[in-house]
Amino acid sequence: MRRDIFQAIADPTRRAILVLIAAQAMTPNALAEHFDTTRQAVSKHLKILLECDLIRQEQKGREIYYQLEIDKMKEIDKWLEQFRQLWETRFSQLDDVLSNLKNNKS
Amino acid sequence: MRRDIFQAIADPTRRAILVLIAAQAMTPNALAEHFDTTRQAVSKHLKILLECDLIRQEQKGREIYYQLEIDKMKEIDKWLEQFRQLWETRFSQLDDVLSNLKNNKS
DNA sequence: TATATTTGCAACTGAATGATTGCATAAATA
DNA sequence: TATTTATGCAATCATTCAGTTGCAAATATA
Repeated sequence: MRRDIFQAIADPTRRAILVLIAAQAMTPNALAEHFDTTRQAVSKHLKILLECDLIRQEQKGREIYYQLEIDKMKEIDKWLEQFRQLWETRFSQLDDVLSNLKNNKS
Repeated sequence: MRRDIFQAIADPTRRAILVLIAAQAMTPNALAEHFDTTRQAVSKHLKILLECDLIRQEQKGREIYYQLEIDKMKEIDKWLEQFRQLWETRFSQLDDVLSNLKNNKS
């Protein structure tokens, strides 16, 4: 069972979930209302997102709020980094770009 | 048959192919040498990458060189944009970000 | 011209994926 | 306490996916 962030964001419903909870932590039921599938289907998506640490849960009574694990999203950005250099250095500001990358590296 | 960039980069072999040809245009045979699978498997990955415009081909005699379509890679970056705001605005611009996300709900 | 090389396409296979239905558990509420 | 609500887990199913093998077409080379 492959379970990494790239496989996680391959599904459009999971991408939509990430966008929704980026704005506000939500329960599975609340999320399910935004989609045309069953609550269980949404729960399975949440489980996948949990397993690759893209979200975390917080129990509040019998409700469970899911919220974005923003640091994990950065890993996608990190992978894109190598390509971003390609399209940014088209405009002959190579030195500036490189030094920016170095300074923002944390 | 879903065929979008997110599904395309979900496969680790395809991600490796993208990294390889980002450095230099390559033929299917040359690419296959870098992996532990058959040439046909690599060709199928190339076909998928082609279909979502992440790469393009250039015929040279009987050889076909595949190269990165860097503009298409930007679309991933574009999707990340909404989240990048979250991790870049460290100081008290949270309200702006949240309202932006809500308004861009599509 | 005959042969080797490079490639794409088709058929097949086992595994993974997304979704559904049914059920169990725990917490809130009447 | 009895019922409703929120959730997770298991079993099942149809579809998709990644990989393989075999073959055909086109180009290069002997």
